[in-house]
Amino acid sequence: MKGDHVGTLKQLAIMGALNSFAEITTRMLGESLGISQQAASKEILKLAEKKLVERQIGQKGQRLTITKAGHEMLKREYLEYKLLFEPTKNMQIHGSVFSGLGEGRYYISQARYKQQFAKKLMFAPFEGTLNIRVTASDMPLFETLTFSEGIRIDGFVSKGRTFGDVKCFLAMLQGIECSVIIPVRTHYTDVMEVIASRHLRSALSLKDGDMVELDISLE
Amino acid sequence: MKGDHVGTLKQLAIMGALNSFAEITTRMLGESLGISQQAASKEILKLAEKKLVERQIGQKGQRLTITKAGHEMLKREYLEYKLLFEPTKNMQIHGSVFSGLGEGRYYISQARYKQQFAKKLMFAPFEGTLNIRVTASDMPLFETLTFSEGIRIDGFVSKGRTFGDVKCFLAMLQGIECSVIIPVRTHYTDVMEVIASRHLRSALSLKDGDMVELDISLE
DNA sequence: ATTACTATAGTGCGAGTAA
DNA sequence: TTTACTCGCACTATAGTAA
Repeated sequence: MKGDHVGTLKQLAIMGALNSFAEITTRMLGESLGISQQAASKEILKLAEKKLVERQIGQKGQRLTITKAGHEMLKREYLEYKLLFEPTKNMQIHGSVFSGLGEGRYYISQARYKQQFAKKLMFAPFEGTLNIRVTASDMPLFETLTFSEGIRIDGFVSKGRTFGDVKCFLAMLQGIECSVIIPVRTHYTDVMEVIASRHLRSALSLKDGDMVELDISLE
Repeated sequence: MKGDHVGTLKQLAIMGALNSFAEITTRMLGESLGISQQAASKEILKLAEKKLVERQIGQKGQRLTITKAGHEMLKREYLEYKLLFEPTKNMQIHGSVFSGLGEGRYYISQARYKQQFAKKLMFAPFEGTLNIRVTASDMPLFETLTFSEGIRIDGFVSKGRTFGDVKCFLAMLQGIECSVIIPVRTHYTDVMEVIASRHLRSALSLKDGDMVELDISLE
């Protein structure tokens, strides 16, 4: 409400500024939004200031494109609507196994996390995570997890280091009960981290590059 | 831009007012939107005045639900986003054949329409339309046609009667080239009208109640 | 044509507060 | 606790206009 702007940004996207530069005059934009040319001009200036759009100004007009930040804002908006109108209880996400750097193991081996996993997930996880790189076509689905509640695991501070809140989604991987872990304050990623009571990689004889399907429950 | 309100409406939907009454205080709403309790109160009053939400006021709080008009506004918003982020070239829509009242035939037999059909669709339509009632599960897909460009057929006035702009989408029905016709200023409907160079009903031996799949191109 | 400045009119927000 | 009023201030839109 405070600063709307998302409506303007959406209109610019509709006018073709989502994936490339589009020639959009302040008059056109104003008409589309039902505001004056002057107000549209200011809207664009504000969006540019917030680095949501990038401008190329010519003699007779300007070319606009939506930045990565702007794209993410619109995507976020879209996913919120999607969750409203197309709620799902389960989703299947595909991806390929790969080897991480072991940060996952470090995180989940923290006592404060482990206690909560055991209590809230009904299984004590093996100390290690299975990294899955989500298939591009399943990214929209994966991203909706960002807006779903999940099972909340509280963060904490230990030895001066902050461990943030994370959320879990119960899932099944080739018949084994497991859980997807997602930081609450997440950045864009195509990496899905999975924990289970067993070492998934050896239990399922998985090796790097293997494709897997995860059946995720949103409760 | 003029009156935002869609952002507030979306928030109310997220808070559970989409499909039933939800207990939402002005304070809660204000916090969610990052505005004051007072401003939230005014937002709700405005939405109620515009008949986008319905209120039930109690002693200590209120119950809110989003009206049909509000629901449609949000749906519209959602479909616009969907078109941005999940563009499609083709869609399959299912439905059942039924007999209309012959209004379709009356409309498309107008000379001014016929001329344009012949020129822009590359086939001169048979004077009659095949009515298809879209399956409920395909309605979301069908509704996105509302926001797609299509092939524009200009409206006109004839004998004091107004024939509005319509748009066409090329399609295939059981191997026969045809076209879906949609009025540009459309109201909510689950009826799809199809024209072709032949009488589809007899060419395909269709009778009322038959299920058909239409493959529609959005260019 | 454009974009965008200035000045003015209008709208909206929030603090205080009543019911 | 609620909702929602008034009022003052700030922000925002538009008209006019410059570049």
